[in-house]
Amino acid sequence: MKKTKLSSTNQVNKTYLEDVCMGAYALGIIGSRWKFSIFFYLKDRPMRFSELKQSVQGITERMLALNLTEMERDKLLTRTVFAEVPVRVVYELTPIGMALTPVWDQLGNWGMQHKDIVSEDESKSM
Amino acid sequence: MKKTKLSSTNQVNKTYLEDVCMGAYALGIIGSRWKFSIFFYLKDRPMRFSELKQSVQGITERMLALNLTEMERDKLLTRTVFAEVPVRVVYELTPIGMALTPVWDQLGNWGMQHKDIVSEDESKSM
DNA sequence: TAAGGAGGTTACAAAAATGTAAGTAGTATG
DNA sequence: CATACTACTTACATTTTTGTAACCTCCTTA
Repeated sequence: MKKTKLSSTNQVNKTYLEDVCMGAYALGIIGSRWKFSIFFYLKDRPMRFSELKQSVQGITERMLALNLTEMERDKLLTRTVFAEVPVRVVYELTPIGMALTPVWDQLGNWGMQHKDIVSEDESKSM
Repeated sequence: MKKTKLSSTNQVNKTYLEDVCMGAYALGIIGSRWKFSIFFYLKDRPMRFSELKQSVQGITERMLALNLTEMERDKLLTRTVFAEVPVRVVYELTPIGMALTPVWDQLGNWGMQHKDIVSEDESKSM
């Protein structure tokens, strides 16, 4: 799927870190640009490709397809094809994908705290 | 600090997502390669540059300095210079930096669950 | 004067992630 | 046969991240 150069120092470092450190491993799976947004919509209900395309503001078909493929490979979601005409493809979170909910929540809470602190500091220094 | 092209679609998308979505915002701050490792060592005690360099397997001076600068800018840690000879520079997590501990923990736990599921599936299919 | 340690910085190169635009496959309907 | 629809895929360009290696500064001690 990917054309990664396995021998690059970059890749060796990445693999090593993800091997010794579960946090790095998790980030390797969920850390890319659009995955949070895709997850955000799918957690409420299964959705088809075109629905996601419309929901996830600014995403291109290429990035959506790419991320969905990776998420399927990583077992965050399942892909079901309904042989209708035109074809209907539905994406749905798996249990381990759903299990991300509290993780995302906590990450978001920390983000909010952080944003508050940073903006307080900024207003003080004015 | 960064030479980002603010007008690039890439940057516009990133900014937009981090604006509407606290999870993406948090990932923008903690999501890069070495930050987890740096955090991992600093959470136990303040450390100096050379100690971190030795502890964080495989990191180069450049990447260490770069990440520490970003983490200081983002208020995850403080940098204290002791005017000794040779100079001693100590990095220490801030409260909001420390507040990442449960976030990393949960992320790591999810990672472990995920790894288990994936390796189960692999052994089944053999 | 030279060498050495701590803590970097700089210019450059390689690799990876993201974006753009056009094309594809299968099936139906006019 | 042409068009339309969904769900992609492909070739290519741009942007960003990460790595390599050499250099720098401030002191101090030999």
